[in-house]
Amino acid sequence: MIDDVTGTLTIGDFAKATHLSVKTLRHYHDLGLLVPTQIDASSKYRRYGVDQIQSAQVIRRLRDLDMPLAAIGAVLDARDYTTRSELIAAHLARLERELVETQNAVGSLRGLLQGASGTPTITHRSEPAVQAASVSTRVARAELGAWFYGALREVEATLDAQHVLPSGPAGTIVSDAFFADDSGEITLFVPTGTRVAMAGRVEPRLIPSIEVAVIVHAGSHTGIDRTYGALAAHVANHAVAVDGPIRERYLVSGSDTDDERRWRTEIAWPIFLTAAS
Amino acid sequence: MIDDVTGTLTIGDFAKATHLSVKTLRHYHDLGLLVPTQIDASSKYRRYGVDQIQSAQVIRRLRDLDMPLAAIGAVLDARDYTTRSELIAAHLARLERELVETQNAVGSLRGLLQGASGTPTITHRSEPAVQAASVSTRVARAELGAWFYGALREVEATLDAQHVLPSGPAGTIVSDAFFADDSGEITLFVPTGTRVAMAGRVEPRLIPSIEVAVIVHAGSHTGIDRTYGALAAHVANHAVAVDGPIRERYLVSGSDTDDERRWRTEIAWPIFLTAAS
DNA sequence: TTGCTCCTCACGTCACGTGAGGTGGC
DNA sequence: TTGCTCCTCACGTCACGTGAGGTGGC
Repeated sequence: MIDDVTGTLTIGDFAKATHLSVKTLRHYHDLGLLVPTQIDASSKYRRYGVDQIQSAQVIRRLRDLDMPLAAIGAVLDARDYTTRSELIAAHLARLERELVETQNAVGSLRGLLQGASGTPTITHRSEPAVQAASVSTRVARAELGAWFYGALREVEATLDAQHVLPSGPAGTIVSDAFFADDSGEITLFVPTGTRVAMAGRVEPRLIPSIEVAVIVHAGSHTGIDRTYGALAAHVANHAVAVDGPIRERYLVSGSDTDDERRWRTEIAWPIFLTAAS
Repeated sequence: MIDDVTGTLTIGDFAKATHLSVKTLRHYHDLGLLVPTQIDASSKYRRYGVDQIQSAQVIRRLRDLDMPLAAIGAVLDARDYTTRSELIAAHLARLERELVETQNAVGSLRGLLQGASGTPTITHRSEPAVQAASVSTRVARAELGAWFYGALREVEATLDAQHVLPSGPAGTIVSDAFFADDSGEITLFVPTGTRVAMAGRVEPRLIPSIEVAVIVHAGSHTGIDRTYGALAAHVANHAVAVDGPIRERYLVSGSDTDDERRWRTEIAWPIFLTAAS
């Protein structure tokens, strides 16, 4: 019942007013996200103020946009208008990125169902050792994109400052743990003729020689697992696999063009080179 | 390691080939979604066939599209091509509906943050009893839209068959339980001058008289909670609330126009009419 | 032989939903 | 007084992730 004197609502009426279920309201109370203005000492009955309807509506909107409750708490706690707007804008930007990925996934699914788009060429070769400027960290798959461009820019700035020119496209060395656990060490490197000096996260590193089976993936990284699959199948059937981390090399990437369809990524899987190959 | 004789991969290599984590692959095995072709009797080591890479990729794509694992299982188990395509198309249609709702939520959030769009007019009045054709069921909030149009079409078809004309716009009577639990009894009714005969789910029903505070909500139902909030606040401050279910009446709805901005929904909250009102 | 890879429990996470069993308010 | 509304646990759901503690394979 609505109490006409205090202007407060029972949890049931507040549920009607906000379209949040009673269970959900109790949950938000437990978390301290939306605390009723009044709680009866003996009966523990909750009473919500009319002025709390607005907060409840903001929570509902943000939940409709899949914002986590912790983030919503931050939005509500933010004193100033600017901080609030920034938090919400950041979330909307994230939603837009997810939308692009969803659209890519739909396209890629369509491709998968319509059958293979011709087996891409796989070659075997020996990679020589090379000096490089590198950044190496443990990275989770979810943060891979942000990490990659951050690290790449840092390496490029370091080379610039030391007046060193890259001697080839950037690449990464991806630990097995990254694939096994969706989180593991990744080394980003940019080949250089000479040995660079350390600066920030950037260190000089000799990328060791290795024998590999290589394939080139065309387009956005959303569909790159298909190319990995083709390479793995080839190695299982036509080569002697050996232990060692996968390498990628970014022949054409976001540094070169915003048109993802033009991207070219080389994937190298360690093998034991034989005469047959 | 990849076994060149049998063409099978260890779980670690299969993870590399498919970009699914080892934990995820074990989870899919537990559920029977993706069972390794071979399991060592003593060591329990899993071995995946090269031909399983494709299935894994389909699973990954569908998970990227947030399809539940049970639904993915149904897609994989479907023998014929047509059934598969239908299941996937149905999921894509659901994604599109969610996208529309997300866009609506963004717009509605923007409105909330920019402040109230003027308090809509709230009036008090007495509703007379009326004969109606009705459908009444327990409905969950998630299936409300589908249920509403299904029930409305059934009532309209019944009136058509009995040569009865509606005497006013359709409405619903929404139990308190629906708001409290996001699931409860809802009665859809179309007022008729005369008493109709029963047919299918449709039954005749006398909608009782009631005294209410009413407000009209303009636009899509995504933002209707804001209008509910305004009405609840008004009742708390300016009226004597009484127990009884909320009613909605669809003055302009999806039956009239596809342009959601033109929709008009009347919401009636039970009160005790006084001289002051 | 060493160090990695693999194994199986058991429990945690997130945002609630689902009862069970009991009490308060009109 | 009756029947609804409200209360608090405790556990379930979904799709995994996170250790712990132990074994197998090159």
